Amino acid sequence: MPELPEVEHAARCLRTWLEGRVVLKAEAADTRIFRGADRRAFARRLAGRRLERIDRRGKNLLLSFEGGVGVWSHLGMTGKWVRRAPVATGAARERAPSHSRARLRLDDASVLHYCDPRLFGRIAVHEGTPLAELPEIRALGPDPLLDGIDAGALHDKLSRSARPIKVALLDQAVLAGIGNIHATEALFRAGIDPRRPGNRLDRALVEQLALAIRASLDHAFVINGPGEIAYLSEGGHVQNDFLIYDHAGEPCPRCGRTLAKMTQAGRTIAWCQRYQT
DNA sequence: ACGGATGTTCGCGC
DNA sequence: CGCGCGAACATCCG
Repeated sequence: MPELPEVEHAARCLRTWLEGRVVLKAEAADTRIFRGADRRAFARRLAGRRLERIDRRGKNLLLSFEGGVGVWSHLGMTGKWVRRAPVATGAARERAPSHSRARLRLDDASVLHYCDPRLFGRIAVHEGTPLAELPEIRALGPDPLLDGIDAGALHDKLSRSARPIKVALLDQAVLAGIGNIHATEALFRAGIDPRRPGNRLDRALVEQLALAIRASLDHAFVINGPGEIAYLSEGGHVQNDFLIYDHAGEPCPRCGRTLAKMTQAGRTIAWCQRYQT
């Protein structure tokens, strides 16, 4: 599920659910979502703690609890946080959502489940160090929503490597939060051939690309109105409202030519061989 | 039934 | 050292 807009949506949901709440109990199944001692730390260090704040950097969720305990959550490919509302007294106990890998029982009797069928996500627990200062967070490039996209800075960064622009856009150190969908969409919107070396985009074209990235991300938020993302709805249905992502073989929305498909860095991309140059 | 999927990391070869 | 490639992870969906 998760690129920047979905993770932003998850952050907003978690803020609503966890605002002012205290964790009564934290539980975690033994999966590779947790590495090293993180599973035990998750279960042991969170009980009794009140949420302080939730931040998002790129695709990373940062949950800060009082007492300097932080939970870092990355959704991988199929991770999501799901809330189970309190069950009425006497009512049948609600079934846990499928693939629940970790749970936070809160003081309003709700339960937040971290669900992740493919186990590509990660959860880690940190004490003492503010999450934003972790090396993996510091290594992230600017976040398009939090920091905006500075075309000059992006041009500088892209000029340092000849790798294809599509590959550069997937690098979280270039921009934090762009994934395969929005890289595909933004390159189409900007009319750029995904194979073009990043260091051969001139400043004006990078400006165009920056606007295209922003437009592509904004579109995901606009689908269902402000703050709502259709394909993240509770029912879990995916609304494919993308211009060309997953539309290879269909006509280009701009010129009608059949959209091509290729693989770069192990990821597939749809693109228009006439319109993107 | 088979192929591919929104992400990241690691090992290998050049 | 840098880069590119493929595999790996585990499950679901069309």
